[in-house]
Amino acid sequence: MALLTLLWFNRDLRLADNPALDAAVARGPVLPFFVLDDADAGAWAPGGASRWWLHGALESLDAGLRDRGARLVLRRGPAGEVIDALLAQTGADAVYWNRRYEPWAIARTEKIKASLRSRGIAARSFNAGLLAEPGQLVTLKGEPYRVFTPFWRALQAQGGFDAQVPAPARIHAPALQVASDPLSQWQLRPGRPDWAGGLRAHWQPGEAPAQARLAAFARGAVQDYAEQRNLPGTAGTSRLSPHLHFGEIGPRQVWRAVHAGVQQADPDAPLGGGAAAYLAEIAWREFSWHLLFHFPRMPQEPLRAEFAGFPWDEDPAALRAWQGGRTGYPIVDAGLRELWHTGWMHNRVRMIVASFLVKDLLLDWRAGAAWFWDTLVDADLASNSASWQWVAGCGADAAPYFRVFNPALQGAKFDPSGAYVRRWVPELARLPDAALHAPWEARPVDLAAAGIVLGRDYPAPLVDHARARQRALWAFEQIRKR
DNA sequence: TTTTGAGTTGTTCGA
DNA sequence: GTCGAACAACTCAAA
Repeated sequence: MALLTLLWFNRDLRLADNPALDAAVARGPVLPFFVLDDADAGAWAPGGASRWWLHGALESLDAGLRDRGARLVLRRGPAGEVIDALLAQTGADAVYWNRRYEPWAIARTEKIKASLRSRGIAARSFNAGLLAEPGQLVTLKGEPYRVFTPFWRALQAQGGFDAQVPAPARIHAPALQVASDPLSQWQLRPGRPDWAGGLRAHWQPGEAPAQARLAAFARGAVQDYAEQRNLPGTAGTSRLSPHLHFGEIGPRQVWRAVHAGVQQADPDAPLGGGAAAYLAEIAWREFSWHLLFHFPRMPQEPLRAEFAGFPWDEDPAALRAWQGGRTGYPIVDAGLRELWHTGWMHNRVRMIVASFLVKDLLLDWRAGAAWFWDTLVDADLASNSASWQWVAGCGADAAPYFRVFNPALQGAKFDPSGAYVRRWVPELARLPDAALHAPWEARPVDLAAAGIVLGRDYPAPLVDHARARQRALWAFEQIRKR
């Protein structure tokens, strides 16, 4: 019997730097497949924006496979059942895949692996998605790191992230007709109403666009990343997050490109401030996965137990105002509207809107995380959960409780020209810079000249920040006293 | 075992 | 207007 390897595109939707694909191709004929596995993922099935991206990622992956003589088989259902059906239909004797690390995914693949091996099927998994896999980096006492900086030092000390396999030039496909769902049947993209216009205008899913974006960033903006990354009105960040989330590009490729890009002049020169700051962000992604692995309840429960009984407010109207970008705080509203329109939000603004939800509105961080989960094209279980907990003060290495972002101050500091707010909150566009980030303090003459009546054309502030800050400090102090 | 140094991203107040 | 201190201890990691 001819050897045939089923290649499960479990997450890393790319052809280059894909060790499972490389090993499968080296072995002989390969049948690549993808499983839409909502039942396996349960509450953490991808949200609306992620599904939109997934459609494009799969289209692009299939096109790349066809260029190399194969095609992507699409199946829906629990992954274990899909794999069993494919084995029965093809007589394959091996299943290869790259690992993923959501708690539900780990539990699932443990079962699948055991089941395959008990039947004499070769089951092999590989690391494609992380520089260092969870469990690889531990403290001298053998415990998981809970503080970022020591984790980052250990990660750098490990090194060796340059080794990558290239995309296979050709894939030997089996001479079999294997049924595949039509992608359109999965309805990953919205019908009516079509809310994805902004996503289409801002993003191009796929491996080639991801590579292009990385190459441009590593040659250019990364140099000034340390300063420019904080300005949401400029293009100072990499915007690689959705590509990384879907594995259209991997962190090892990012690592190598950033090192190569900044070392052209002098290969021995240390990394510049921009490159170092950027790779630290890549390391935060690693740290988040590391935390999720060791603390699998992280998406549902605060890491710091004393927060379990925190008296979060219940205020559906306030939550809706926040979601819709109608809080009356321009930088907050701009961020949430950018998110709704493009499926993405600038990182600096993510912190501002998160601080506003958790500290100004005293709403549960899980409500914010759920909204991000549904609306972000880069929604990532580890980063999303870890970052929301960090802002809320209940996570590992968390923000001190007294750190409460002042939206007007943050706006003036990081969007001084108002370019970001004017773009996403156009009803305020004609206000002078000095009044833009705090319209409730604007002179009546400026409001009149801009044609704005607060409460009619733009909301009055949902809460008074100074008072809300006092309330948050008091509430968080109660936790601390316990 | 004990000690020591350090810890992503901020704001406000008063001199 | 600028600048440093206060905010509050606590936990983590490593020597």
